[in-house]
This record gives sequence, C-alpha cells and structure tokens, in this order.
Amino acid sequence: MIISPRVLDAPMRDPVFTGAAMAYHPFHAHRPADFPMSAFLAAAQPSFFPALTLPPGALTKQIPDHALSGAAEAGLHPALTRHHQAAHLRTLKSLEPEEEVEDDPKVTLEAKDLWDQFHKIGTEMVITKSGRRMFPPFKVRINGLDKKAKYILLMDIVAADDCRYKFHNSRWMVAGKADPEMPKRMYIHPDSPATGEQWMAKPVAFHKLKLTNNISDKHGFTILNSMHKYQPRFHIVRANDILKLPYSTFRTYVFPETDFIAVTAYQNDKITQLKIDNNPFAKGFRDTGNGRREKRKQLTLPSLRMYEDQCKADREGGDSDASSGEPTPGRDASPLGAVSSPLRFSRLSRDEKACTDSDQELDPREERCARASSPGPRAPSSFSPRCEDEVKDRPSLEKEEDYLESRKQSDSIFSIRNTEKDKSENRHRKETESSKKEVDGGVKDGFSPLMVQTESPSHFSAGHLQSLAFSGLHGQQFFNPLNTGQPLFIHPGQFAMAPGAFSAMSMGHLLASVSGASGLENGGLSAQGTGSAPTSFPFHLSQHMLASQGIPMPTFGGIFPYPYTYMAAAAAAASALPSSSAASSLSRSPFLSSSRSRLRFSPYQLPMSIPQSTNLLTTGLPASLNTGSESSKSGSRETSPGLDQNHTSGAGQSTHSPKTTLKESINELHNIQRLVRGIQREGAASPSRDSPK
Amino acid sequence: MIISPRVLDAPMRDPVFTGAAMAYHPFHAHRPADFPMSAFLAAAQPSFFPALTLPPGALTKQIPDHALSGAAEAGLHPALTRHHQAAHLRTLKSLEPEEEVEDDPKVTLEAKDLWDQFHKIGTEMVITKSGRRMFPPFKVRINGLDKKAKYILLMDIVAADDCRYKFHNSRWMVAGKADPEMPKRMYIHPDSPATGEQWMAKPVAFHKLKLTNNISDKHGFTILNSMHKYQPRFHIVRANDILKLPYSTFRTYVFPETDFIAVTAYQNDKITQLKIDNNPFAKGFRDTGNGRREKRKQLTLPSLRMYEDQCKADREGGDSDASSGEPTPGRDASPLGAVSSPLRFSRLSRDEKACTDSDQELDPREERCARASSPGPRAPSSFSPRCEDEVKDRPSLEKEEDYLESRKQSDSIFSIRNTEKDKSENRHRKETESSKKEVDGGVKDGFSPLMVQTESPSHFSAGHLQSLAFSGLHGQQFFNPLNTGQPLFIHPGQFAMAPGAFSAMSMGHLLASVSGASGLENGGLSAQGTGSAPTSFPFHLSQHMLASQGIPMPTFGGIFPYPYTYMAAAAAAASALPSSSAASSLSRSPFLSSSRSRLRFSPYQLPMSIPQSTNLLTTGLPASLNTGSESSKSGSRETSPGLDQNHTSGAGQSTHSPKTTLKESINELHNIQRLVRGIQREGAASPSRDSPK
DNA sequence: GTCTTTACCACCTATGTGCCAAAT
DNA sequence: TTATTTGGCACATAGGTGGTAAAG
Repeated sequence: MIISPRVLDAPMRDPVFTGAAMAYHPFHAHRPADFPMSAFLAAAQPSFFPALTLPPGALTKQIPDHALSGAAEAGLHPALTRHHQAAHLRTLKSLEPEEEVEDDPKVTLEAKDLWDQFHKIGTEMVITKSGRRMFPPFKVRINGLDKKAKYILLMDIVAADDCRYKFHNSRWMVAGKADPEMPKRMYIHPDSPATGEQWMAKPVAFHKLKLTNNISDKHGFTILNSMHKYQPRFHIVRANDILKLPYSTFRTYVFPETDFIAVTAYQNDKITQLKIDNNPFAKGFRDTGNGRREKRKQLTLPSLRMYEDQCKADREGGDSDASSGEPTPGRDASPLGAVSSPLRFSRLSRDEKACTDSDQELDPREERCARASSPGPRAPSSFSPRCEDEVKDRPSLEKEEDYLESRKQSDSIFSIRNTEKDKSENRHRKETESSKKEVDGGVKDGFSPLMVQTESPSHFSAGHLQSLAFSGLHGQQFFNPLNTGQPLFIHPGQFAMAPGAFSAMSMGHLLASVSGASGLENGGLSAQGTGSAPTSFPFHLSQHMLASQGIPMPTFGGIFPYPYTYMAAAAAAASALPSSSAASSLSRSPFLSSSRSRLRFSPYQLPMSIPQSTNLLTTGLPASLNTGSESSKSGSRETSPGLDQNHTSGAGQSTHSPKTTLKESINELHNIQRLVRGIQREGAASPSRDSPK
Repeated sequence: MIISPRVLDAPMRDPVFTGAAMAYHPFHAHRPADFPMSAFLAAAQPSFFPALTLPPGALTKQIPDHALSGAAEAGLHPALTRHHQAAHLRTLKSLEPEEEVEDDPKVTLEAKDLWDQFHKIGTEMVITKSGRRMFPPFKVRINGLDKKAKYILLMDIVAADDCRYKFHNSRWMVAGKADPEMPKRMYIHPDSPATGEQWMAKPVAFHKLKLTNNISDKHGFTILNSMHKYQPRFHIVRANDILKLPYSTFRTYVFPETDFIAVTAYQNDKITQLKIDNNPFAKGFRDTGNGRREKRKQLTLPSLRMYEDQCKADREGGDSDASSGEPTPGRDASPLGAVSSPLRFSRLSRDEKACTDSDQELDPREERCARASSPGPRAPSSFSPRCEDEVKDRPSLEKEEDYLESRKQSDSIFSIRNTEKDKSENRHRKETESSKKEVDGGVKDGFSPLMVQTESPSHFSAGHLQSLAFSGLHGQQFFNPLNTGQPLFIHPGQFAMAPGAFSAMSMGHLLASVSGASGLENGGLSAQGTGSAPTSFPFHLSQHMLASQGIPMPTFGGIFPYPYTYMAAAAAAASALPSSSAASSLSRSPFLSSSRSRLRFSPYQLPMSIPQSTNLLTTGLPASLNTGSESSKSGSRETSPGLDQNHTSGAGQSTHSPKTTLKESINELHNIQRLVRGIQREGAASPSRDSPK
C-alpha cells in the first residue's frame, strides 16, 4: 500500500515566499563574535529569501558503468553520459515547444523506516563549522511528473518551532525561546533542471546538502542554530531554468519524520548508536568483535543497520547521488522505506511566546516536544505539536520504547493530529479557532493538500497564521503594517493566481536573497567582478548568489509508480527575520477542505517593503503585505495577469483554475508587483533593481 | 614575457567538423572481441561527430571556502556558491539582452614546464579499461574573453599522426601504420556554459577527462589506441547553451608539448619516475628513505616534483577542478608554467602511407619521431615532424639528456619547424608545396593563427590536406564522393560564414554522435525511457548522449592578463572513419599568411551524407561535402544566412567579416542545411529530425 | 618466444564519522 | 561548574597511482 505524501500546496500552486535575509542580525547576543562585518553586510542585503544553494563540486564522480547501459542498445553513441552534460541536454530539451502536460507528483521519502527509527528516538543532526551532512540522507522518490517537462527540485530546512531545546534527563525539552534565525538558504538539487522522466527514474538524494553552525559560512551550507528543532522540506518546481524559478509554482512536501534537532555534539546515545550502526562512515565505531572504540556502550537497539545494507545492495543501482562519499541507500532501502509517508504533518506554533521563557521548565510534558509529529498509519490524529510549552495532547512518553509503540499506531499518510494547542498562535492575529477547525475538517482521503503559508520567523510551524488563512482576512492582510519593522509577507499561492506576478516577485526576492554568497566552485570569484547580470535578473542575481554543496548523481534508473495523491503547492522560499512577530499570511488551497488543521507548515516569508521606497528589498519597513487564506474561504481564485504562463500548468491539480476571483487581492498584488518591478517578461526575468546594497 | 598560444582559427572562426562516428568499425581486426554488438550499433548510429562528454559525477566536491570569499564583502548573501548553481546563474545571465562584445581569447597552458619535462622525454599516458586520467593534467588559463558572454569550453584528443609506435632500445619509434581510430569524443568542460569572466577567473582544468582503451566504453571516456601518439586540443566556443554549439564558432588551441603516446603500461622508466615524482597519487612509489617499492631505480632526474608542490600551494587557491582526486596545480604551478606556449605546432603527415609499413624499421632516425614538436623559444624551426618515416631534419638524439639540451634552445612561442618532409602528405591531393610555403611565410609575431582543417582520419596532422586548403578547391570539395563510403567532410570555417547553417549542421552531427552513451550520473537510466527530446534537438539528442567524466571546479579566482595574441578558430568536432583516404578540406584564415607550413592540425572531420537520403546521419554515402580552404585563397568570405547570429561575434579576430563571398558554397550549405533541417530558430534549436536510427 | 594487456595489490589523496580532550 | 563548542584523531569510503605477475 502506498502512502500519499503530504504536500503543501497553494490553491494555484503559487509559491510562498517569506523574508529570509536579515533573519539573523549580527548584533544579536548569539555568537556575535562569530559574525564578521562581511557577514553582516550580507545579511543587510535586501535578500529576503533564503539563498539558493547547489552542490558545488558535485560533479566529481563518474557515472557507474551500468548506469550508462542501455544507451548503446538504444542505438545511441556510447559517448557523453555524465551528469552535467545530461543537464545540458535537459536544458536543450526545454527549448522544445512546450506543451503543458498535467502532472501529478507523488513524493515518497526514501528509507522512511530508517528515518522513523531516528525520529522515534529524537533525531539529532550534528552541525559543524566545516559542514556536516545529514545522516539519514534526505532522499525522495518522485512519481507523477510530466516526463517531458523540466523540473527544478529544491530542499530547505526551516525551524520547526521557535524554541530552544536542551537534552536533560535523557530527553529533549524546551529550554526557552529560539535564538535568532540563521540566514535561510534554499538548496537546489544539482541536477536541476531535469526532466520529470529523469527525476522519476531514481530516488533523488540531497545528501550533498551540508549543515553548519557557522553563521558566516561561504559554502552555501545550510546554517542552523544548535539545540533548535528543524524540519527539512522538499520542493518541486516546474521550470526549465533557474531563471524561471521566480515565476514558477512551488509544490512543497514535508515529511514529519525527518525533523531533527541540530546539535554540535550528540546528546542522546541512542542516536549516536543508530548513526554508528547505519552510517558506513562511522563503521569504525561499531563494536565488531574487536573491541571498537570506547563510549558506545552497546546502547540498546540492535540497530538493524538496514540502511547500510541497503546502501551496499544498491550501490550499483545508480542513485541520484552517486557522488563520492554518500553511500546512498538504494531505492529499496527497505520494503517500506521506499514508500515513505509524507504526512501533512503537524507543526506548529512558532508563537513568539510559546517557548519564550520556558527555559527552566524541564517539565516532563515538554520533553516530548522535540519528538512529536509522526507518520501514523492514516491515523488522522497522529500529528503532534512541536515545541510549545503547552504540549497538552502530547503524551509524555518517558521511554522511547513506549513512545515507539504509540507511534506504530499511526502510519496512515494523512493522519493529522489536531493538537488543539495553538492557542498562542493567534496571538498576533485575531484569527479564531474556527479556521483551525476548518482545516481539521477533512483528513480522510489519502491526499490532503497542505497549505503553505508565510510566517515572519519562517518557522516550520505557522499555527498562528493558520487561523489567519482561514479567517478570510486575506484581503486585509495585504499591506498590513508589521509590528516591528519586519518584512511583510506575501503568499502568492494564497491568491490562487497562476504563477505570475506574485510568484515572480516572490521568487525574485528569493533569488535576490541568494545573491549573497558565491562564486563558482572554481574558486574565489570576487563578487564585484563576477557578479553578473544585474540587468537581466531581478534583484541583482549574481553568480555569487549560488552555492552548491556537492552534487549527487542525477536521478535515473527505474520508474516508481506510486499512486500517491499529492498536493500542488505553494512555494516556499524566503527568509525570516529573527523571531519577531510580523505579519504573516496563510494560503489555503481549495482542497484544503480535506486538509487538517495543522497541515500548513510555515514556508519562508516573503518580506515586502512598503511602496514608499520602490525598493522592496529594504527590510524592516512598516508596511507589509500578507497573503491570507483564500481558497477554502473565498472559494474563488484569481490569477494574476499571467507573468509566466508556462508555469501555470504545473501540477495536475484539480483546482487548476487560475484567473478566478478575489479581484481586490489581485489589484494589490499588482501594486506590489509594480513595486518589485522588473517582472514584465513572461518567463524571463526582467531587469529589476539589484539589491540596494 | 608572455608567449602567445597557437590558435587554430578559421578565417571566420567557423567550426571545423569532421566525421567522428564510424571512426571505428566493429569488424576491424583490432580487438574485435572487445567490441560488443551494442557498441557496434552505437557506432552505426548516425553519429558522425565525436561524442560530447562532460564530467559526470563532477559535482562532487565543495568549493573551497576562500573561493567564495568576496561574496560577503560584495554585500552579497553568503549563500549558494557552488559550481552547478553558478552555472545556472550563468545561464540566467545569458538570457539578458546579449550585446556582442569583441573578445580576444588568449590561452596559456598551465604547468607548462611540467609538460615540457614530460615532453622532452616523450610523454606517455596510461590508458586502462576503467579509464585513467592524464597526468600532467590538461589545464589552461584563459584571458581576453568577453566577461559577460558565455562560453563552452571543450577538449578532445586527436591522433597526432597515423603511425603506430613501439618503444625499442629506450626510444620510441614508428612501428607501422596506425590502427583504426577509435570513436572520437568531445569532452565538454563540466562548468560549461559559463561566462568569460568565470572562465578567466582561474585556470580551467580538464582533469576529469579519462582515457581508456575500452572501445565499448560507456562512460564517455576518451578512447585511444595504445602505442599511438595523440594530441590534446582545447576549444573555446562562444555559446550560451550546448544547444547552440552546432551554430557556434570553435576556436581551437593546440599545445604541442601536451602530445603523448598512449600506453597500457609505461615504457620509459623516466616517464614513470617523472609521474611518480609529480603525481600526488603516486607518492607511494617514491623512494622516500623508507625503501619504497621496487622497480624505480632512482632513474635520473631529481624530478623536481614541482608540480606536486604547486598543487599543495594552491590547493586553497580554488582551481577550476576542485573536484576530488585531482590535486590541481595552482595557477602558479611554476613561474613559467603559468605561461605555456601554445605553439602552432607541427604536425603532420598522417599520410596513409607515411608510417604504413615501417614496422620493421628501428631506424634511429625515427626514434625521435615520437618526440618532435616542441615549444622552442621563438625559434621558428623548433617544430619537428611527428610520425613520418622520413624524419629527416630530426636529429636522432640517442640520449634524452642530449635531446633535452637541444630542446632548451627552443622556447619561443612561435618557433615553427618546417620539417620539409611532408612530401607524402600531398599524395592524396594534388596540392603543391606552394601552399605549404605560404603557410610557412610569417612565423614572426607572437601570434600565428593556425588553420583548422578537416581530414578523413581526423588525425592531428593533416599535412596533406593543407595543400588542399590552399589549392582553392574548396568549392569543389563539396559533395565530393568519398572513396570508400566514408563520410564527407564539412568545414564550416572554410566558408567564413557566420556560425550559421553549416556550423549548425555540423554540431548537429556532433551532438548526434553524442547520443550514444549515457544516462546521468544518477545511475542507470535506460536509453529507451530516458531518451529524450527528440523533437527539439536535431538528430535525436538524448540525454544519453552526454557523459561527463567528473567535474573540476568552475574557473574562478584571479584574472590572468596575459597579452597573448591568439587565433580564433575553426571548430573541431567530428569523427573520422578508420584511416582511409577521403575527401578532406582545409580552411585557411587570412592570418594564415603568418602561419607556418605545418601549422595546421587536423580537426575532426564532418561527415556529410548525401542529399539522396534526407538523413545526413547515414554514413558511408557516396556524396560528401568538404570544406575547402577559403580565406587565403578566395580572400572573400560569406556568411551563411545567419542561423545563429549571436555567435558570429565570437573571437576578437581581425578577420571578422562574415557574409563575404563564396556564394556557391553557401548555396550548398543551405542545401545541406535543409537536409539537416530543424535549424531554423536562431540560437535555439528547432526540432529537426532525430537521428534516423 | 616477444610484446602488450589485464587484474590485483599496496599506497596515496580526499573526505565523511563519531570520539575525545580542550577550549569557550 | 555546567553546558556547548572546537579541533584533532582514528577509522571508514571512494577513488587515483604504479608495480607486479599472469594472462593474451
């Protein structure tokens, strides 16, 4: 039985953008010393979106021989068969007359069982100055794409809540409010863009993505705060070129079982042991007869080591990440592993106060905060709250064993747990619980579109915004002044408009934010000289903006016909200012009726500067634009005057009706669009202002 | 003092294409057993051009931290800074309104001194079934490009002559006629396309290119014949997309000091020692006190080990090949190394009979055949013949020492040796020596454009074709029936037409040939399913066609202002049928007057199928189209009705006058173009027939 | 028999891991 | 002190080298 992944999808699949730059400000108490002026300047940049990162030296490995097999048989010349070149070809293909074909992406998490094992215990990911990979590698199988269409796959990691954690008494518990967020970075899969056929051929791995705690990282690694909880997200964008990303629809998928707490040193021995048992690179620490290293006291779990075995098994299978280093688990990582259940997943409450001062708690109720959301077997109530101090409905399982048991109950894909504890969420907005309930409404079918919404702190959990989304205040959301000079949020998806104006703008921002670091792998290309095509891409998108972290192999191999129902989706790229209350919006797709309450996750925010300064990139402006819920509420949708029409067909969503209603919102969007400027050409980016910096 | 690289440049910088596919036929006596049917089918494909190969898993490595420095300072977001993503950005830039800016590429070989050390002794490159890198890594520094324009950099390795060699009495000597050529493959630098600024930022390394003797290689490695001499070539193409390669101008650069003899096992101990001393991966064989391995009897040369030291030094410098494995020598590999002298270089005589039966010679006169061309210090006579039995003017130096000494004399960039022994060259054509002399004419200034010409066997040396080029038979060359069902050759450059019709067609072929092997790095994508956008790219360009061999880091870092004068150039991609006499043509640029006799090297040939079958991809057709010399002879040029106008500005050549004369040729070109079809859109490839296969 | 090719090996580089002690 | 973070370490994987002996 296949589980339907939870997809965060805006009604019209419009991307959701949130401000990213400025998310961390150099003067915050947190590691100020480690924040050089250069970094500050970068942060000061009008980069409201997470930086786009791509595997840099990823092109290191060779394609396994067998990977190329078939070419000759096909009568093809046994010639160039490598990743990079393949990408070029893909690009070439994109030049063909494009015929929009409906797609209906189904995404499943690879090695789900391994992830579950970690999740049960409370996944921890080490973050180091030099960058560390995620161990259970984030890998997904995709199905339902338009074979001929080209897609860009991305991944980012957002805060799961706004709490800081501590490992006390063998369990994680909230230890106060989250530290200022780090600059958001969007990691673009190195094989992007590639055809749907290519992406579906084999699991797509993101193991090149690296985590770091170095706020001034120049590699494009994902910067995280230690002792904070994060949620990885996966995005599918139908676009031929990264250039088009701004005008494209983002379909976001979240796998609750992949959340984790970033640490600089493992806290839970069980996690350590699980890592050692499954990560080939940690073999040296296994107690294989010959008294291996100390420490590891044979902690629990026979640690199946299933992952590694799988790696071995399909090492030849050609993974999408054949690059050196990562022994990727084959698509058959495990019988079930192959079919991950991308639940809509809980989330939640990154209410500024939720975790704020619970620094001294140690309350047993909270210990489970760190480990809540789970992939329950269709149990509509398997979702659990994250951080919040008030993890009321969360049974505090003292023993992981117990917890595991309880978790086994929930395996259904769409099981959503209405934790009913997001009371604090609405604090900033006057949204009512009604909206929440509305969301909880239809958690039945194996496919529940998850709403994408923007949130100031860009936490994963946007519980408080949720209400907003359903409150129908969307129209009012626009240009709502922010509390504290925070950027306004724009959620294109909320307007159900085709990936046009708003989307374009949003991505423009996103890319703009990306303009921070870079230089090709080649080396030190100074920003000045290298910089780039300021005139062609909005917000001065320079090559420096892009950093890759290594490239896994392209996705090939077999086709995975998983009958998932998915949700098209809202985009999700943006940065958030340091956790502060800001206007946030939530978009809701028409399908949302089948979604559950906590189904929305907080995508990045899209900060909008007030019209006063034509420069939208200026952060901290009083005026903000929030995208409110739209679909479920208004039921009407409107497409913005298509800026990028070729992206509208994206998902095979049934809701597919751009240009419907919500005219006022559109007008506002247009205004915003005007401000953003430079988004005139359909598909191509028109020269917009570079980042004012 | 900077040395001007020798550039092979067609008058109008038109690419030179030669037939590549079918170059090896499965039924040849040579290793027939190792030629599976699949390979045969591939060969049978209408791939007349060398397969395009790109580093596959190249995206493995991370960009050195420092490489990204500057981004933050520039106010950019310290985000994505990786190779792949950078490439995407480059692509984005390309979408900007393109303004043709004159460029004047200067190319210098990196680590020239190291190459010289090997060259003096007689470079040997091991080729293995699994693929072996070249040791002195082929790396160049580029200057003079249009910073904003995008370029595709390529490399290929062509036969230096048509002789087979043997190492006898401690020296290489001709041992008969060359074996059938292997399928030609063009290796596209994985960072392609990238802006001129990016390419110039740091040396561009091609260390991911691998050599193999496995005729059925599916990795896209360059297939060579053991005991044969080869000459690596470097090509610069101004194009935004690989798709445009067919319509673009190729500027080819040859560095004589990089030629080598392919071997399966080292023959000359001195080479072995030099490799051990300089290749970091061979450190284990160095006799560092602790009695290292046997064999190495401390053979001569303290073997400076300068290369490795350099590698260490600039490991941090961010090379264009930061990918794992290759410890690239920094840009400062050596004081002089950085400034290689890409001499026009000799060449020569791949006359079918030249080396044909000299299998029993052992004549001391020939021993030096293997090591002739050298980078002499502007000594116009430093060029030496390659293979030919009649290496008359080549002093047979019994001792390498002596040879080295003699070589030290020649360091000038443009020293060209008129060996005056290409008598046999003109055998096939009735060209007179006059043309040869004309070439020898001006070897004075530090910049001598080298002619690119097509030759049936696609050997590096095309001496016999040279005469043809100047004979003014170009017009007649078109559609000349081939002797033995060999493909016809088309040399767009000869027509001085802007990279339009012909070029397009040519590259179409080239890419078509590429369609053989592949699958992305991701793994086993079967040709069938993956295949690709047959409708968009002429000749069925599938992703399988492209294979990369690993990706070095993008080129960044500093800018190298080397005042080289170079030559724009003829393209060079194609396959050659097994050495057989076929119609060949030679293009000559107006500058050729300053070139020397043996300055031309043989680029690949561009096979043209006769019009009878609309399918140009059919090999062995009686009708062929050869491009004859054009510039020097006719002095008039004509541009084909621009198919791809944006490529015309390419080089900063003075000869830059597309659309001049030679109308008839153009008409023919149009006809051919028509046949090729699908080349209607300027820049973008229009859907043309897929390879009829 | 000679010459060339192949497979396998030990020895390198490069980099991913968790451990541990020292630093913060 | 306690809680985290840092850098160096030994041990993995992945892959580049030439040597060597055995195979063509």
